[in-house]
Amino acid sequence: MPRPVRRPDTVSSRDRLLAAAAAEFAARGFDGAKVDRIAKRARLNKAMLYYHFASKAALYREVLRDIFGSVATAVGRVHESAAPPDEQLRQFIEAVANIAVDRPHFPSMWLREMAEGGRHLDDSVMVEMKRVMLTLVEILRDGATRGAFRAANPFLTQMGIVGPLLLFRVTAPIREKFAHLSPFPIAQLAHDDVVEYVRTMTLGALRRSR
Amino acid sequence: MPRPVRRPDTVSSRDRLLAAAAAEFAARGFDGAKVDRIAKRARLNKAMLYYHFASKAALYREVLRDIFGSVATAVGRVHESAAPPDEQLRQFIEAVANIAVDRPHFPSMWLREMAEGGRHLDDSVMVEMKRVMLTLVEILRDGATRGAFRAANPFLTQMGIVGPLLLFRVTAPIREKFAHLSPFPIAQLAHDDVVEYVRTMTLGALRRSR
DNA sequence: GTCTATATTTTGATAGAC
DNA sequence: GTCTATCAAAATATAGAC
Repeated sequence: MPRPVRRPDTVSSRDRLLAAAAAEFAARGFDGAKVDRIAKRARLNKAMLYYHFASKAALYREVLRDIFGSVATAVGRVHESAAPPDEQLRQFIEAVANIAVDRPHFPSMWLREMAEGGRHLDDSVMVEMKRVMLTLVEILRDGATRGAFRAANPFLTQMGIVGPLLLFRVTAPIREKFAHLSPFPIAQLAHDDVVEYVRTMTLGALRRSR
Repeated sequence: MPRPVRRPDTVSSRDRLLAAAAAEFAARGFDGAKVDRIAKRARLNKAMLYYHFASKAALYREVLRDIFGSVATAVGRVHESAAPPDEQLRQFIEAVANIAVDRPHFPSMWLREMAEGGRHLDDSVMVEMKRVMLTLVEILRDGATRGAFRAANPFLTQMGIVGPLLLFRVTAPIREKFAHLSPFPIAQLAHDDVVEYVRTMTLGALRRSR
């Protein structure tokens, strides 16, 4: 039973708050985000925010769980296919890259949360992160079993994938600053270039014979 | 003329503030950091902080410039050697990895600053970032000229190197949480493993024949 | 569900003595 | 250079009417 499609101005106030919060938290971080600004972005006021959510922290966790849930679901689908391991790994990388486009607040929020040492990660969010890691663990295990990959630490592989992908999304304004810097010899970067590069790096690092 | 070595309690109050600020900003970010807490960590009070620095923002920029300056100097030394390009790239990666150990607040601050879109990056900090990028640009250019590397976007290469390295340092507490998670099949990660992995990935991605 | 006050706390910054 | 005391401005959260 599909959820009814709504016009933007009929989106529930709760959903508007969630969307506004994601934008604000991504742009400013937890402490930098202000509840007044979130409410304003949602065309509401503080009181409504506290009507729907217990606190700023609770709202933040809700946003995190939502975003990580999407990631977990997207990469989870990859492992359901019967494709060979190296193809599944390609799709895993693409899934992460695509989510970063579909949910533009995800890269910043994830990077910030890492820098915070996971201070706001409660159990419900950890469950989603665990789903992502387990998918990768299984892809790597299948690959190693079938002789396609050498044994590799999944965290290392994960950091090698998400590190560059997230940094790419998030550094756009900084790369702009460089572009304006007198003659700085660096071409533009496109989404596909980055995905291709991460693929090459990751599969290269997992190659058996070297 | 070397700077005299001082006992910890004779370090100037200004230096104590800088050190305390780095720790606080790394742990909490710009907005999460509190000037009272910085002063306390430095065994001083707010008034002294404002005696030495014009504002919280000015102090933050000072810390950033200091840290990025160290990075720029460290990687700059790499390109002064007459080593072949692939060896220089190895050393570039090691230099970044070592700085992340020597200056433990650097990974978190850099990642946060990226997530902020470089909102606090003034010219003096950009100069240091530019020095780092230019070093990499030259190593890659030499490598391409001599036929050791294929042509590559330096930003992409940079993100492929610093992404995993910074994430590794910063995710230690989160990886701990996973370790405690019932039976999660992931071995410990050591500094050298990560450096080795990043080396393999990066050199693999730049290999000419494939 | 939605809003306008308002209470309360925190926090960046300063005055002014020593 | 160092401190205590204090100001003034946010900012989180709530009361209570509609």
